[in-house]
Amino acid sequence: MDKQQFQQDLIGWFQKEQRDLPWRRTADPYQIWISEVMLQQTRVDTVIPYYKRFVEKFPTVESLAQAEEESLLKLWEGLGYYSRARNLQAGVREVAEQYGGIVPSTRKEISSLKGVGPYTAGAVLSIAYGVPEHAVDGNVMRVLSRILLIEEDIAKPKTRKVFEQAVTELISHEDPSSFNQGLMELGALICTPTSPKCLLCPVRDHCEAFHAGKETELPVKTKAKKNRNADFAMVAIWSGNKLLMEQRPGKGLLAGMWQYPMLELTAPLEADEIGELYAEALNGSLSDVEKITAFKHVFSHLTWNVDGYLAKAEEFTPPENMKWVTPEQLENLPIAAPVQKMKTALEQRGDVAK
DNA sequence: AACTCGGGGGA
DNA sequence: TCCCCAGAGTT
Repeated sequence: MDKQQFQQDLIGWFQKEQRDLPWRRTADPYQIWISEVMLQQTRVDTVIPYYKRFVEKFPTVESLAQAEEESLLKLWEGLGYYSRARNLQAGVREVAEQYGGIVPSTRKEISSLKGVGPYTAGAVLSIAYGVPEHAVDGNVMRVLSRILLIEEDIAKPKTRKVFEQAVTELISHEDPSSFNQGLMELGALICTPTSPKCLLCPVRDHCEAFHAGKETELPVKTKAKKNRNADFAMVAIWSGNKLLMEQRPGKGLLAGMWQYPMLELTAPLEADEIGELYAEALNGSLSDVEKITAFKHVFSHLTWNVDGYLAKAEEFTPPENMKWVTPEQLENLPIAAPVQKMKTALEQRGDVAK
């Protein structure tokens, strides 16, 4: 491996072929940090609109530090992994209070911020500050497993260290940003998981896997185990022009997000039985219970099978984690994708109010 | 080291 | 279907 030549080929290609992405138009470490958090386990095309809205509404450390959690989650709605948003704000508040609003530029300091792990630390340091630090994500492991013919299982946690060491040895000290981004851009555009475009690859000559004809056998990755199932009833309960909404607990799946009141079902039930079940849980009675939809929502580790119902009630004092809202107020509550599916079913049915 | 945590796009 | 995505926190 001619390290010098590899760096030059990679960086030269990146500077010529890189995509025009919103976060590549800023040098602000705060905004680059935002992009890196959003990009965790999330595709570029998905992130773009979220990133634009986010930096428009919260352009500075101060603005995000002062934001209400509900408006923060509303901006994050649909992007998933909602703890990222809360951790980001916690980290930003630390920067505001402990670092005078300046994102720190050493690995030790930036890694101490909430939500900033080994990858994000290296990404912000190299891209925003030009520090030659490794930033190893899934792309980098795939690309380097091929280039260096590394056959260790990339699903194992400790394997990441092997790649961090490799990057530390290979990284350009003249342009760490282009080097790290070049590896990731190569993974996204050329050195893809299936059918890599080796004939278009700018570093093909340096690639041991291509040389050995093993590019499709790498990386080695053991399979993830499959997920569980759970059944739920979700009921839109109207009282006059108000809907009953429930906030999920502050920890765990979809923490803090809002939903139509849900109950986990241990056995399949009829519509009239749903009414009794909720009456017990809510300490208020339902009428006109009607099933309006059924759908499945797949999370990475779990699948929800949801039956959606419509019902009426006399307004009653709800439990602590619930409140009555008008349709207008509902628009300001952060809801996750499965709840959005129910909301869409309601709207398409035409039962907007009453 | 294993598990949790979202959602969507592409093969 | 299954994979995988610019991963991090918790246990």
